[in-house]
Amino acid sequence: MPGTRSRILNAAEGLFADRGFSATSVRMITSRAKVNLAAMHYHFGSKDQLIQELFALRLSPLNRQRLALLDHCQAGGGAGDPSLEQILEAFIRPPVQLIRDPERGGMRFMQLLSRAFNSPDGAIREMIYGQFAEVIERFSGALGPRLPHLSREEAFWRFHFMVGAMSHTLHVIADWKNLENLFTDVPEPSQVDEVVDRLVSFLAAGFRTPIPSQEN
Amino acid sequence: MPGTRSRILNAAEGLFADRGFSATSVRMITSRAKVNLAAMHYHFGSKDQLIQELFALRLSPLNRQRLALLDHCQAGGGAGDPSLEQILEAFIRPPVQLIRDPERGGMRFMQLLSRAFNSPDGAIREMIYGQFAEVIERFSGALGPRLPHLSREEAFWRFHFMVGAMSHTLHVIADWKNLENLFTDVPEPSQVDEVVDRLVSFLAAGFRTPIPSQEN
DNA sequence: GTACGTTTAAAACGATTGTTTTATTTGGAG
DNA sequence: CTCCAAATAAAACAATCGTTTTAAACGTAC
Repeated sequence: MPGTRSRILNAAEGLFADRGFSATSVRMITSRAKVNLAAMHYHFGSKDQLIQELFALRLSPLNRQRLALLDHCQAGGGAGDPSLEQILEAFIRPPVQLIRDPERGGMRFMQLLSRAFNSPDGAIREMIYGQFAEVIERFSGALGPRLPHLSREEAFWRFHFMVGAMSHTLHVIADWKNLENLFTDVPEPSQVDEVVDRLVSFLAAGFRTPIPSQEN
Repeated sequence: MPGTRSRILNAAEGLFADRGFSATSVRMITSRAKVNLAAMHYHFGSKDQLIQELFALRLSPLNRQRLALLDHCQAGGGAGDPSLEQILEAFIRPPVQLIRDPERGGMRFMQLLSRAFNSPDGAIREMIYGQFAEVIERFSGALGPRLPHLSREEAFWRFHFMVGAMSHTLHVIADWKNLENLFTDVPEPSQVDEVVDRLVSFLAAGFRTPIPSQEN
């Protein structure tokens, strides 16, 4: 049986993913973790600090992997390197892999991350964005030279189109079971790696298309 | 001064958008609406029913407009009609217009809708999806003939890529003020109609690109 | 006028919240 | 053994929650 600390983190992750932050009480967490109520405040100080520690624990490996992939495909040094597809893949593949790896939180953490992004609590959102700041900086810097046909504004929006398509896709994969209750005609769960390829080619085509004519 | 009922709905919309559902108490709502606590249960029965009524009131005009636009561009009857771009625009323009129309909730309601989509409360999500079921049915039916080069699976995923890009973009527009605190280099707020054009051409290029080669 | 739907005021309901405290026990290191 | 961090048990804290109730005041239509 794992230590008290990690049992609390594990129970909290599952409950937060299922029910959200404010709807999950400390008593639910300690009860599922089979741990005394006071143990949570002993180890983490408060519910908020527990949430913070949980995300730092999960997000820093994810973003380290993204940056490592970007470093690797930038190391070639050729004039056309890295390709647009390589950059997109360095951004998209790590979270898709994370979804399949229960050791790093798997689908459960991805649901939780999706919740945190849309959390009403400004402090949570700020902390999440803070964890991604460096990645956003590096990747928009890397994308720039691959998009010489785009103005800064156009590149800004297309970057957000990409983030939206990716995060919603991750949400769909992680929430597949709930999806089946809501839609008809849902295909069998694909190999998630296939979805990376689909997403990369869809987005690359979008990035490459010329700027729409402004009719005003 | 508007009636008690609409004052409650209005106050609830703002508070739910700012702080989420579970973090907004009935007492906050009635206090902001300058209305007695009991008045809320008198008119709506419960907090949950208030939420339900709020969404039905806002979403049914939005989706009626989407379907009307789709009807209109399908009425031509030509062989190539409607174009992929026309379908995408019928889907994307109504919510973007809604964002600019305070009478229909404006940015506030769009924030609220974004929250509801990612709500931990399964009942809320189901109710929201229910409001969109007909629209999803009609639009994926209309998109099919425009995408003969795609398998059913590929079309399914690309549809979700579109939904993700659109909903995240709406979220960015509606949450612009918070965004400025979190990112550097945020451009001036564009005309939102420009964003529709940008999004439509980005997505149309994505939809038209051939299926990526499967290397397994 | 009476009647009725609306609204207010105020209090109370039981339940749950995050957090703190106090006392007690466990278990391994020096 | 002693010492100390880790953990438990149990109770209490003040606060807030959604909801209900009872009573009294409105306003308007008949």
